[in-house]
Amino acid sequence: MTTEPRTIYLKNTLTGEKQRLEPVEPGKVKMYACGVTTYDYCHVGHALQAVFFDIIRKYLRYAGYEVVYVRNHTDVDDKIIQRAKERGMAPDVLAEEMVRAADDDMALLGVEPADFEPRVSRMIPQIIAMVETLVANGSAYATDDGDVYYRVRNKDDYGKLSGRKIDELRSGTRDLVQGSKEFELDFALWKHDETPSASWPSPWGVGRPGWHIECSAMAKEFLGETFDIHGGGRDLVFPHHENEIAQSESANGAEFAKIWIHNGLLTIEKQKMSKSLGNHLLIRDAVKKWPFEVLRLSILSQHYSSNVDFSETGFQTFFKRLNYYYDTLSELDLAAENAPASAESLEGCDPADIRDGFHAAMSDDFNTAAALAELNMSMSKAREFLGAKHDKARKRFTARETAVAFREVGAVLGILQADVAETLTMLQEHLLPLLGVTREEIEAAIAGRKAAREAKNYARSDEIRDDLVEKGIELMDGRDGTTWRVRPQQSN
RNA sequence: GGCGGCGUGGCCAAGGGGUAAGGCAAAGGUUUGCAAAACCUUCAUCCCCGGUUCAAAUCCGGGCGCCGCCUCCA
Repeated sequence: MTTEPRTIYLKNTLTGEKQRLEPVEPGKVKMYACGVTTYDYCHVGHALQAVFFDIIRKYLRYAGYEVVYVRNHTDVDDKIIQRAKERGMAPDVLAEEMVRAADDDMALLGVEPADFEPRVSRMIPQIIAMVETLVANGSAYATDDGDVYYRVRNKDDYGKLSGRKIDELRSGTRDLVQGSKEFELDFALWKHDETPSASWPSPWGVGRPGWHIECSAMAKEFLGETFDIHGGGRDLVFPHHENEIAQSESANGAEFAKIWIHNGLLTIEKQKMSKSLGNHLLIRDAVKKWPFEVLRLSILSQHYSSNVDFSETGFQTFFKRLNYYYDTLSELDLAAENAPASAESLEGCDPADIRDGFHAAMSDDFNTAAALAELNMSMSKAREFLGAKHDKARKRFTARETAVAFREVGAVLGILQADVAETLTMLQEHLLPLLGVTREEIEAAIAGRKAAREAKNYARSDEIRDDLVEKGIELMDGRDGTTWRVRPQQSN
């Protein structure tokens, strides 16, 4: 049984317009996203980009497409060589360490590995072949220094992605060192360099690839000359993506990526993240403080094309939301116990609405913010359903189907997949160390309060509760005793 | 200087010609020893000024403010 993939619209940086996704090969989407340069641990900005493309890939699959996703590791680069020198190690050793760290960090965020994760160091023959093609057809030239440059002026539509013109680029730039280049804007395809473990023999002597050529070679290797979607951070539009297009199209004589998508950048408390501001946040540090699903929700809460802001109040909000989501799942699971394998009919709540709302939002340029709004409304309806009276068997069946739909949609967003009870406990305890309170202390206080309540000494029991609230712990008296949780909102 | 984006309730954030999704906070209610949680209810005319239109937050022009890129960057 094959069903038609869902129609998807997305905004193309190349044209500035929203257009329908029509894969070169019907039903199969080939996409490429620029990965990280492995000279240091990944920061949350990398997380934003990785999570976003992870979701696109998962959504495309959910929408019925076969997806081939390539995400590279740039493991040969100036910065790697520089950093390795500082640390007194070989570049390839540093790169290897950081590639692994990057994989670990992405896994912490629930980012699934791409189908192909090529590295520059393992693509040298393909890169050299592409540079040779460019030299042979006059799109590039070698210099006496052993460098090879791309001839920007030979491409009439150079600048089409970023909306720039060669003349404007010239006048707008200062201190352009021409060196042995024919023209100041020509960029390097191959650089003469003899650093051990970061250089290779080539027709132009020993050296290494320039910055942009790797992606062109990798895309061609795994996706072909023309493919469907290419993306990355907005900051890569120029010069990186612009140059990729130029060199690929010159080498292949074919259109490169059909649709370009770019995510906004990440700010922290509305400030650009930078080491000098001291707000540089690594993924591995971020997940210590906030569960990865909170991080994902923060990213999802804004449309990908906007800049995403990470803020303490934002995290608190999503922390609370996450608790609400899992709490709802917990209630649904409880209501679904002993559900019949199949039921005559649903009642009070239709899981199809959850999927429909989700698709409506996501198929329109991956509008995760709208998808989250749909999820919120669906959750709200589910809770209403749980509180209402229904035929028992049908209610159990409906609860189960509803939970299935939530988990299904959550899987696409990379949330709501964990064990419910464990997650609820984890959320409770996650912030404890920051509050300086232990579980034992809380439980002891609850026991003391219980005794006071039984003695109807409410003044004392309230005092105990207020004391805990002061520390950031909320108590909830339920039918089966008192439970507690960390109060997400610290102030206001 | 060039190119691009943005300005929506106290805060965050969708929408983008037909009369404002969602979340946080807040207020009232149900519940509770009192609370909390949950549930119900309430809460905006979209930076300013012009214009186009039967109709504009949405289109056009002009302001003001913010941001990104043009140099390594996800």
